[in-house]
Amino acid sequence: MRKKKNTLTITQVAQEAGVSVQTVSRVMNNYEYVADGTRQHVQEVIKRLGYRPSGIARSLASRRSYTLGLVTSDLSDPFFALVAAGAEVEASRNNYFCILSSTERNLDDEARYVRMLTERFVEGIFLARPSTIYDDDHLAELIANGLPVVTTAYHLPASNLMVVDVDNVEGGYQAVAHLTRLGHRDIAMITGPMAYKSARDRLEGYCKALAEHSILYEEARVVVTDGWHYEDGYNAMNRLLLQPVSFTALFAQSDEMAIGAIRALKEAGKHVPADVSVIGYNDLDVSTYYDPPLTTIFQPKREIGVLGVQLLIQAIEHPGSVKGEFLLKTHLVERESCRRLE
Amino acid sequence: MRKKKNTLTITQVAQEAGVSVQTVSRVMNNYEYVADGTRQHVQEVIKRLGYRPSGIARSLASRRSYTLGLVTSDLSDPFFALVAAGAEVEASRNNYFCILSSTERNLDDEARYVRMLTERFVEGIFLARPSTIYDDDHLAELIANGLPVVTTAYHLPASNLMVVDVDNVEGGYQAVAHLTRLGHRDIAMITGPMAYKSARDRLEGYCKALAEHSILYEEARVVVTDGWHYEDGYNAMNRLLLQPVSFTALFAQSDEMAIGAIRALKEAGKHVPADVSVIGYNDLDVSTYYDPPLTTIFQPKREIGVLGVQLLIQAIEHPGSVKGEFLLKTHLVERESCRRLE
DNA sequence: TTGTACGCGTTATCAG
DNA sequence: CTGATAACGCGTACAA
Repeated sequence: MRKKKNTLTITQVAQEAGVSVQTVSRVMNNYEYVADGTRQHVQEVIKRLGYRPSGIARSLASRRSYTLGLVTSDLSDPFFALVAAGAEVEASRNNYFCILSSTERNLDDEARYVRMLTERFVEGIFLARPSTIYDDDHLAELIANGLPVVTTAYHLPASNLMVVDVDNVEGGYQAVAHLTRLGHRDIAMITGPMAYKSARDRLEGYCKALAEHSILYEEARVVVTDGWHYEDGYNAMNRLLLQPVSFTALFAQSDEMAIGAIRALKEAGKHVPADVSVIGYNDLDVSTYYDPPLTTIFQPKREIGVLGVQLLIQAIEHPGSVKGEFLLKTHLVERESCRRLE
Repeated sequence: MRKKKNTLTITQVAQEAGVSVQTVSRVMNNYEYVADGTRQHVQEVIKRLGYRPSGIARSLASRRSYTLGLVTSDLSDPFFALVAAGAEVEASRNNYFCILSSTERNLDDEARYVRMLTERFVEGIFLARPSTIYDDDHLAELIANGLPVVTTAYHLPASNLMVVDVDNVEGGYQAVAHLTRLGHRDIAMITGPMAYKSARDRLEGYCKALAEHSILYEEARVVVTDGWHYEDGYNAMNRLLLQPVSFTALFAQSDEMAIGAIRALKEAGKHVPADVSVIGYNDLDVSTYYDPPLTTIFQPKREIGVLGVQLLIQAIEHPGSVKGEFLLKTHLVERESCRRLE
């Protein structure tokens, strides 16, 4: 469909104001070297006519789009929703736009999206999604292409690839160290799928904390799930209860899984924290109001989005000035789901 | 910063292929009237050179951007996060892009965003946010301007303004009717702020259900909150417990508030549903795993996003072909937080 | 079926 | 300080 559009162009403003288009352009862009009188007059005409420049024409001429691609795996995951929220706010604060692309369905889509985004106007891409094993040819292609890319949970040496994430090794360590501090030694764990870097990192933190206290790693105490959700934690706990091992504490790698696990424990007649102490990971809103209020590891979610966009913009406006990996710190949030072992 | 960019233009492809730019353009856009041989040859050259057209130049020439503005109040609200997710997926399915704008901080921002969006490339705007009382001059301006607009929870007669939302009157009715069906007559309610249309609509549904059973509306049984969150429900329940009224059931206008209220009830030594039956609204993921599992009213969240974008695209591609209000239906999800009154 | 020439609305260049 | 004029990269009548 052919849009008639508000065909009010810079040329008409120039005519109406009796100046050249260039002068109008200069006024629009707050250039120096334009007489105060001229400026005011032009501004007045712009206002009177209600002139709005075309961002597209502007982009074409200036070769700048001020647009970022925000590729997120799934907004239904509160973690990524908050990362996205942080990213958008920071972008907007810097007068950038965010084009949203969720790759919910399958990761092959990501390649398609990224291609469409670059065909379009994007000056940089923020990949906010968990890292699993997947085809990253398109990522390599982008990077080779020189487009600044910020990603969570990934590794690939390249000058214009930046990683921003949570320090999950440290986070896992904090969780388990808290448990050991409370006197626990038989500590079970429900992990996310091993395809996820975050799951492997938290596992590493778990092992590190155990090692520090000379606690043997007991495979039967660790259950790997297919996902990170309530039902995964619920099912995992039911499996765990079948194992011929005892445990006085549980580290669930997500608050969702912690809650699912607690539900399974309750159904099995076990009390939290009386019989089993449970610590989660992420710090959801609901965790404060769960029964019992969930002790957990807080992750700075919005901050990831904010920092990611800051890095991206920095890389766009000053190529080569930033690179590397940026890990944000987690911290313990004590509530009532863990107790000291007498 | 001046980007060198992949200055691989259609002209170069044309030269390389020994044809005119127009032929390349025709091939790119799958036009008819191109000899098969020519088409294949051009396609081969395009592939070999790795040519990607510039979306910006394309937009400028064709006056189409295939971009939608997605204005959402706050991605940290799971409701709107899911609406946004649905919207994005549907947009992408139709080869449209979504520019994300969250107006988290204050509603004045919305005007600014909307202005920036239109200055830019947006062909339509989807306002996915609760309706409160706010300055809607910019909305009226947009509509007057002829830009298709879809919004949730709002009313304004205009040919190119479409509303897509949940039928909250019916939803509120379903919740309370369920309670009366179980024999309850003393039904308390915790509502969201009255500035929200959704809160007022659910209140209307509440009143309707009461009226049907000749139950008197008792003001002391209704608590209005400042928000929709866990703590609001928690505080509201504590206030309610101070009132000189009894109640055997509670309708909380959001699952978050229901959960907060249950927590307050527990702290007050009351059991759910033994002492008080509680029904929520929305059906969060966590509600299934709460203790007790929460009976609630399900809202089709993603569907709102999907439908909103469908309407928007329809309005863009066939102006005037759609208009009006589209209300999606809620339904009851029975779990364990309500019991039959003996 | 293919090519030419112009337009889209703005910024950049370079004189003046 | 200001103004022509040339890009920017592609779509589109119109002509061939």
